[in-house]
Amino acid sequence: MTIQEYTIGELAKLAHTKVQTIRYYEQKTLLDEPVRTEGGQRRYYKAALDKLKFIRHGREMGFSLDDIKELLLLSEARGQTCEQIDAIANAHLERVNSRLKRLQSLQAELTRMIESNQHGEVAHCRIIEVLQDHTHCGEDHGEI
Amino acid sequence: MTIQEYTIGELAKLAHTKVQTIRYYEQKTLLDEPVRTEGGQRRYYKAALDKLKFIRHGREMGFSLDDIKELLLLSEARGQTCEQIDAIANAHLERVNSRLKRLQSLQAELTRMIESNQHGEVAHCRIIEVLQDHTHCGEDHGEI
DNA sequence: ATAATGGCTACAGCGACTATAGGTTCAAGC
DNA sequence: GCTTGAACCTATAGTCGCTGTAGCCATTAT
Repeated sequence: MTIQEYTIGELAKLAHTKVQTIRYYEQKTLLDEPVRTEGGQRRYYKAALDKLKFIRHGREMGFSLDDIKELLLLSEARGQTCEQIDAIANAHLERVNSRLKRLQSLQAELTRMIESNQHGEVAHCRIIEVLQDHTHCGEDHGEI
Repeated sequence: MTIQEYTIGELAKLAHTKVQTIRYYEQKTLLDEPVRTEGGQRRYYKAALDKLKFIRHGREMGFSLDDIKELLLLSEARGQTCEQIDAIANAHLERVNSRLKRLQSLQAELTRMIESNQHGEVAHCRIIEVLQDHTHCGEDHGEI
C-alpha cells in the first residue's frame, strides 16, 4: 500500500480551483514545490491539499496572498501565542469595515440619483447632472 | 484677451488627479487629444476640465472606464431619452448591491471568527482553525 | 500502437492606474 | 541673452490575483 498522490488536476478539482492557480501559488511560494514524476509532472500529497484549501478559504475571506503567506507561517509556529494572527485578522476586518461604509454610502447615492431621475430627455437627465456636478451629492465619497 | 489654457499639471491639481492619470485617460480615448505648444506640451481648455471632473466623479461612484466612456457619449447625445443612461446606472447599482451583500456576510464571519478567539497558543488559535476548516463557517461566502 | 486526455513552460492580458528612466521645454530671475 | 529648475515629454515596467494561450511532452486506456 502506497500513500495517495494527486495530480495537479485532481488537486484543482478537490479544492475548487484552477490548475493555473495552483501553479501560480507555487510560483508565489505559498505552496511548496511538489515531487515530480520521471516525466516532470507534479504529484501532491494530502498536506498540499490542506494547504491549498487554507489558501482558498483565506482568499474567500478577502485576505491578500501576503496575509495568507504570513498566516500559513504563523500557523506552523505552534507553541507561540496567536497575537500576530489576531492582528492580521483585525487589520483585515478594519479594511472590510471601511470598504463596507464607503460601499453603503455609494449605494445610497446611486439609489438617490436613479430614483430622482425623470426618465425624460438626456438634456435633463438627472444622472448626467449628478455626474457633472459633485455638489449634487449629499455626501463625500472616497474610492471604492 | 485670450481664452484660458491649462497645463496638464494645473488640470491635474484642479481635478485632484495625477498627471499620469490624465495621460492614461487620453490614451484610453476618454479625453480628446488636446492642443500642443510648439515644444509639444499639452494645453487644455475648460471643457477638458469639465470632462475630467465627470470622469473622476464617475470613478468615485465606482463606474468602470467603459461605463463612463458610454455615459460621456450619451450625455452628448442631447434630444434622446435617457433610457440607456438609466440602464447603465441600474446595472451598476445591482453590482454594488451584490458586492455589499457579500461584504456584509464577510464582515459578520470575520467578526465572529475574531470574537471567538481565545488569544491562547497558536495550537488552539480559532482563527487558524476556521481557515483550515470551512465547516466552521456559518455561511457560504463567494468572492469579494 | 495509437489516440485522447492531461500535464509542462513561458508568456501575454485584464483594469485602472502608478512609478521610473532618460530626455526636452518652459518661465522666471539675473 | 543666459541659466536654472520645475514641469513637461515618451516609453516601458510594475501592481494584484489570477486567467488564457501556444506549442510541446507525458500518461493512460484501448
